[in-house]
Amino acid sequence: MNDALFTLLNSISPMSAGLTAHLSSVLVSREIARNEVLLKRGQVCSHIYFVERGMLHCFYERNDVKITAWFMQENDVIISAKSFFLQIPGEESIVALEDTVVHGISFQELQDIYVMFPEFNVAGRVLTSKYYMQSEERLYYLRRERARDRYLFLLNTQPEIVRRAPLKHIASYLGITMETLSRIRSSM
Amino acid sequence: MNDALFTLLNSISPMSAGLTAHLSSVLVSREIARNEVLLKRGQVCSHIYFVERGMLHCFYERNDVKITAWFMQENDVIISAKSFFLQIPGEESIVALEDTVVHGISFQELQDIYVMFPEFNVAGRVLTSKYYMQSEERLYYLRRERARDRYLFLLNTQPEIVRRAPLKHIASYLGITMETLSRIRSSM
DNA sequence: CGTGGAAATTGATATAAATCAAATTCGCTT
DNA sequence: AAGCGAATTTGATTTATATCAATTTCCACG
Repeated sequence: MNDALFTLLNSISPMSAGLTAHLSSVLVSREIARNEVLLKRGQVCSHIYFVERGMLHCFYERNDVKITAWFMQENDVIISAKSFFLQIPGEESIVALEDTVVHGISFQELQDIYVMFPEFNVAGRVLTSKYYMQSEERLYYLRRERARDRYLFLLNTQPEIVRRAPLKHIASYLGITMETLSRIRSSM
Repeated sequence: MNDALFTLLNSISPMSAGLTAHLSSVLVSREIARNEVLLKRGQVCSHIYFVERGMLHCFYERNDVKITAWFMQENDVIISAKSFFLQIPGEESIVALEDTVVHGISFQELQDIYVMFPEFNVAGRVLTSKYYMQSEERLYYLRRERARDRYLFLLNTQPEIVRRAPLKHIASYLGITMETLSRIRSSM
């Protein structure tokens, strides 16, 4: 039932039977209904989750406007980065955009695994670098491109997001207003 | 002479004598004069460097305009992320903005260290997460703030950059034109 | 030192996108 | 299936910032 997660982890660095068994024993599955909150602003992001099915977004607020920081879907590993790594309260909230199933472990359990199974640091390092690269890529086009080109880039690189997420969240993710995105769409 | 680097690494995860000795033996120091190129667009970022002294910036081009992706200075570990992690040619160049001294090792040497000294994966993981958080933070204010507020944020969080880097590079880093940044400055 | 080219400033104008304001469509819930 | 609130679209206007165009200032180098 956690096949996808174990497939992912084994593809990064094959896991010993002991590590596999231990990880299985501490993983907790959780169903999150559409619009349900997984992490609320002001809380510490205490868990790291693997998305089995569904989609979520992470956002923060300016004035009363929600700005989406990312969308994550099947096969993604999700955290509110700063809050999780530093175990401090964060500005970000995480909410499911569809009915979602995740498997998670706590920060402390993860640290324990890093100590008990040092080879697991490889997976931690590789997955962190994956999301780091994604983050840099987003910066790249936010600084560089016009609204229309940012949308086209998203359409090319992550068509799933465009298909599944509401327009207003896509707009804030691209750093533009929903009116502008609506006009971009109708002009295509 | 590599004190700062070893201090940093030991603060993340104390290093064994064997690891310390091995790392010392493979580290290569390099002086880079102001305006000298450390990595050129189209090349594979083959090395990871620790900055002992000086400052560099990483940039890419659109049309003929250079866009700064980051500034790095003393105590930073630098790579062109995607090019280094995937060992593929990248769009980014890295150039010294001051006379600079770095200590570096190759991608392959780093992989060897991860295998020979698994505990070094901890340092890799922690440093990657550090720069990942920085990248997310940059995204945060690029999406959310106006030109003036982005500049103020930079001034608050990384005053060294503002003091040491040329205005035109700071402007592109903030995703604005140098004329706009110049006007923001004169209005303060 | 003095000078030539790069960097920064300043001004005038253009424009992409934001904002404000309805109107319309969509999609739940009963 | 109807109705209601949320999401999206459309329109009019404003605004922040880009762009184009000269100066002026700053340094690096002879």
